[in-house]
Amino acid sequence: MQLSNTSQYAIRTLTYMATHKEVQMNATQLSRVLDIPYKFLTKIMTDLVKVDLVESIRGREGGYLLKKQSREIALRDILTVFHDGIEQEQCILGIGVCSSLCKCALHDQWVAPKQQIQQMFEQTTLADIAGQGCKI
Amino acid sequence: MQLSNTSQYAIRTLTYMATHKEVQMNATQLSRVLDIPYKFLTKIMTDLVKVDLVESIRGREGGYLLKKQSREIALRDILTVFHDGIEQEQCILGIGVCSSLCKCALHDQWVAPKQQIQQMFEQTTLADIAGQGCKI
DNA sequence: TATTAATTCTACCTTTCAGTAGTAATTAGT
DNA sequence: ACTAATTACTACTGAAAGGTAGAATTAATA
Repeated sequence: MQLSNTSQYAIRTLTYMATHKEVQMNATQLSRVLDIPYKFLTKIMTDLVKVDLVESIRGREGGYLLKKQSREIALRDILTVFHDGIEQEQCILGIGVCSSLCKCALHDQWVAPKQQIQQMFEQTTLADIAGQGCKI
Repeated sequence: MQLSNTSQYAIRTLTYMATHKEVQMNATQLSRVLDIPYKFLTKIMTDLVKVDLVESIRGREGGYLLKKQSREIALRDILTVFHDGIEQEQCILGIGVCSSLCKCALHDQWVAPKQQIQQMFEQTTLADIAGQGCKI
């Protein structure tokens, strides 16, 4: 019941980039500052480039840039790239899908917490969390 | 961001047993009714026996029984057996632990949803969900 | 006591996630 | 044109989760 390593790395990286919008970062710098394995980071960044959340500049003096305003990027946008987060109809007990017609035993208790998590991931943008906290 | 298969199976099995307290079930029956691989189910049940949530009766005419009243078994009790659920201080971004002294960028947004999930898993017992829903 | 139906134990296989290695492609600067 | 610095691609390795196989153990019943 937690985010995958990949999602955590992605959120941390984009958040860090959002707090330093002006400067263009490259993979080596990000890897060092955030203590994320270099090769793993570049793999993740490539995925983020493909879905147009990040722009990559190849070659010498290259690096990465956010492709949208940080307030335009919600955490949910990042999580869906890696099939993480919580899907609307996904049953918490893993029995197919839960709808109002047919639900699992735990469905009613799960509705409220699920809603709150989903809302949090949808409403929270990089702008909201950039620069917050004392850990990177 | 979801429960492990093991946790899901465990909750479903114990919930089913709670709704049929009178009768003693064996692994073959549970496996068929709940559509859980037999060998996997028995492995899970053995773990639940070890932590005293379930009583096993070995040999012919054997099977499994809940060892406590269903209202005495919270979902949290089951999840902790398989190291699932949400730990109190575990950082959602995976950067060590989050405390009031030093927290991650997402900490503040995460507090409320986390609290609600934890409460749900602590307060919901097998008695609450036994017989609910239309899926087993 | 022998049989049979059940749980338990040990070991293995398979799939997915996490992480690594090497090379190709791209581009700025000289 | 060449070099150095950078991202992208392909393929591999290691660890954990999910799942399977077979034999050992237990106990009721005939």
